[in-house]
Amino acid sequence: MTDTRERFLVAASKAFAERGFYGTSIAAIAESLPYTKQALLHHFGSKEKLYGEVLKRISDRLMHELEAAEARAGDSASRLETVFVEFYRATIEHRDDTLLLMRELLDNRRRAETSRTWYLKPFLETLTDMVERDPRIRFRSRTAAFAFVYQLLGAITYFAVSEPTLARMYGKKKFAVLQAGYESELRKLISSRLEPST
Amino acid sequence: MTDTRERFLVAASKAFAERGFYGTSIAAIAESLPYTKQALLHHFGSKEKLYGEVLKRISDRLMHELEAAEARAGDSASRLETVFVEFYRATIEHRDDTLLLMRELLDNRRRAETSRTWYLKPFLETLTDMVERDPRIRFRSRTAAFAFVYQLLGAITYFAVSEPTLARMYGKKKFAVLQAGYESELRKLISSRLEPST
DNA sequence: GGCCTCACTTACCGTTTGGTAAGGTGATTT
DNA sequence: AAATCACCTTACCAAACGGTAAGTGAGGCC
Repeated sequence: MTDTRERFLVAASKAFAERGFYGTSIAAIAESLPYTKQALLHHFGSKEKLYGEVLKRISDRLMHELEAAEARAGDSASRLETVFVEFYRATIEHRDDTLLLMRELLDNRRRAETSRTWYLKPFLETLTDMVERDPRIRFRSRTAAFAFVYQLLGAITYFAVSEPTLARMYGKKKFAVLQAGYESELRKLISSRLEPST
Repeated sequence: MTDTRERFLVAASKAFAERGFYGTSIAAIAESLPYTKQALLHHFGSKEKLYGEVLKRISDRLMHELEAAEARAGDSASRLETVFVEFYRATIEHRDDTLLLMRELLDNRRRAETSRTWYLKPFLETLTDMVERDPRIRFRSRTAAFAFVYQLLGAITYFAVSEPTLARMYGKKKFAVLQAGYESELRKLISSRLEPST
């Protein structure tokens, strides 16, 4: 059955997200399921390969969801707001994946000989295209539009990743309020940039 | 001499930033200097304590620079833009520290029994105060102002941390252009939110 | 029944890890 | 002159690491 493989991937995702690549031992992953470390090695060959598969799963989901969000947003006036807010929701919903991708961003200066980094590229390009096509503003260059995209991704991802810290810092209740309001604040950030006053 | 201690702290900062806590061995740190691992243990007692001191150094610098930036910004109209842009510059200049703090953000759900997280709190509060005091806009709540602060920190930090990835993805030249323009795009993001059109 | 493949286990291995114990050396104190 | 101290070394260790080797047992296939 590929069921076992699947369970390994889920467990590995969580473990890598929580403790990072080096902080996670394959034995620990296996023992979170009723298997031995060698069962894991049997399915994936090595720790690196397992990690690669975990990463691939995430980037596949990401692209899939972006396409879906783009389709859902249609041609409405607040198309961009919709897409980014949906991305925000997905980011919160799959917080573990977000953590892992952030870690990958930090680690890949070392471990990324390969093209693993590139999973983000089509994602970024698609979003930049959308920003450039928005009728409310004309960015002075594609680079500027790209910068805007990156600012939004940063605002989204950084916040999502800060959850445990902020929740501890301000208490769960206050954090819940903050998180509830963050979505609309995000919408405002986008629309006020796209409809400049001057 | 405390000179050796200092050298250890600098080397440890860099190593932890590049490879993370688990990815870095104290032996590797020591061997990047003409010392043995036990010299390091002599000065710091344990790996955890060394890590703690590294973190403390960074948060001290951060607070110090925020105070300085606040003083320099004075009461000018674009006070906020100035402070955040200065923070952005410091973030880029000390990219290693930024990487390390981001890692800490990811790790601390596990390792943060202590109050290590709190170094950020006065920093965030001070910035939120400044946002609330800006005459150009009246946020509907302190939470909303705080969200805005966090959006900007995210936009800044995430971009800074993405440097190696983006540089590889688009080439050094294109990235240099992007980075050069990012500062003014940041300024626009801030001012357009503070001077809303509707 | 013989055979092969798949999923998984036990046994083992070399290396690296953080940390301890003990000692040496040169400068400072008493 | 003896003792103390800070600073650093060599020697060592148990535990954990990723990975290899060699199986075991069940199911399908001819």
